Amino acid sequence: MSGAVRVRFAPSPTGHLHVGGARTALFNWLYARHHRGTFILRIEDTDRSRSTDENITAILEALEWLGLDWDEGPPTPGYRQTERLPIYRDHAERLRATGRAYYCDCPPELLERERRAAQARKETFRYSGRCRDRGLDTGALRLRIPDAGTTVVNDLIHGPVTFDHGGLDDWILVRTDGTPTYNFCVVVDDVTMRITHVIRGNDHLPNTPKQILCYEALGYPVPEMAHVSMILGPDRSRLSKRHGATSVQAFRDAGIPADAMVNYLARLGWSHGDQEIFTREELIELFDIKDVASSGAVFDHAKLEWLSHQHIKRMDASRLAELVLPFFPAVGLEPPRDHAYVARALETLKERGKTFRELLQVGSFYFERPSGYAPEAAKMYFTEAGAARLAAISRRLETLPSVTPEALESLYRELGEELGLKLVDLAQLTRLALTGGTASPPLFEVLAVLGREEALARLRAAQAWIATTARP
RNA sequence: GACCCCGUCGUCUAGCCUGGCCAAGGACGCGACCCUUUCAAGGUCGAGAUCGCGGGUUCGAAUCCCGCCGGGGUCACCA
Repeated sequence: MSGAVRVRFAPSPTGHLHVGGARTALFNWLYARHHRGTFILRIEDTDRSRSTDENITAILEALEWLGLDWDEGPPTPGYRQTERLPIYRDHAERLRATGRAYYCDCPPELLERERRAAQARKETFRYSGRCRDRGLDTGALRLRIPDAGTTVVNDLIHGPVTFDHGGLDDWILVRTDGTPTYNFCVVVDDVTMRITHVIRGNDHLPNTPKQILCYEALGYPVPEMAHVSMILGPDRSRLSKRHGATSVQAFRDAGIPADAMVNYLARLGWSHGDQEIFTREELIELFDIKDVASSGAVFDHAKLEWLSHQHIKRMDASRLAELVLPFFPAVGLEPPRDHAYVARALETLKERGKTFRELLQVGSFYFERPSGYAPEAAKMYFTEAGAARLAAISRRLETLPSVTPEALESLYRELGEELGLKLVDLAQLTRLALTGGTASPPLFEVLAVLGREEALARLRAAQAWIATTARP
């Protein structure tokens, strides 16, 4: 198929996967999936000093967690720039042979002086071209750029962007030591991997005319270009660590569902009418790069958490239990063995926690007995009268035929009537005994989930606590 | 500094191409009320944008044109 879409995400492994990078990866992935094309992952590791295998692993893990699976890329060899050096060499040689590139041996000090001079004249630095026609056969290899004219980037998001050649210089393709530069590698890689659409960060837009000229020098067609805007911090500068957590991993560890993260990242800059909540399938179905906004977007934690909550609420309890399981140790709880129990507990917790972590924090009492009681509430409810009421509740609970929320509610309503008490008083009293606090999911559901035995044990423990602590 | 991008409620955005349906719609957040065994969730209502500013074109401009201002990004033998 000649029209098949081929896109790529090309992170440089100099750190963890940043949310901005994740969004770029997502847009590429969505575009590929929407068009039934190919999503390629390529590692730009030519900066050996800052690239590490640990970072590569972390990036791959983050992409896997987000569910952005790639059709081509690691661990298959050939998708790391350091493995592709001969390819760059061949292309460099072709450009040199055709005269589109030439060697330059200008010493760095000289260039530095010229750069400063240009700045003093308030101009963009542009290499003088001194070595253009010296016919050197060593040094740094530079691309010959036409003196006059313009190059226009036909961006899918920004529309046509015109650059004057006067502002472009004969940039370096290959360094004196023989290593290729990033801009050259990108072009050669995109060409040889037959990339049809380059979707990348806005920060690359100024490099694009140089690259287009390189494509042309090589005699290759220029792929479609789409420059996605940057993700901003609250101060509207590019989002960075100084704005707080920015690595995808941090959001995973905070207990944000991957689907919610994907939903949020997609909505940051892209929209489809008034819809806010999207499943992965809907995103694939509806996404189009043309609908991506051209302006920068501030990262909003509150909205991410809201979306996280929305996704959690819609999640099947059993699936939710699976995803929550790894978070037990993180909140200091023993991971339970009974999956069905966790699912039942979670079903009552869904509305009350925005992240997996919060779910467990809010519902920790399901997994451990209260280690104490909220002091203010204990003062109010854990009185001698309270103890008597707990005893009465216990007696009835012991003989309740089936511990269902409905049966429990009748039990409480009847008892309340007999004792001349409002439901809320008995409920709060019990809640305190069962959970140690005054806020929880609906009491009768909590009771039903905990089960008769566990509930009775906690009611007994509360009575004992009152006996030893409360004053007459 | 030069070049490039961007500029609608605090934030994400719809609308802009194909002027009038926009005295600008939705969402997050915020406030109030309702519901209610607590906490949430949910529902209803509300505050919140003279569409960066100034000119122009037009019967009519958020939408078209020009100028300006503000913010950001890029300017390496880094990626």
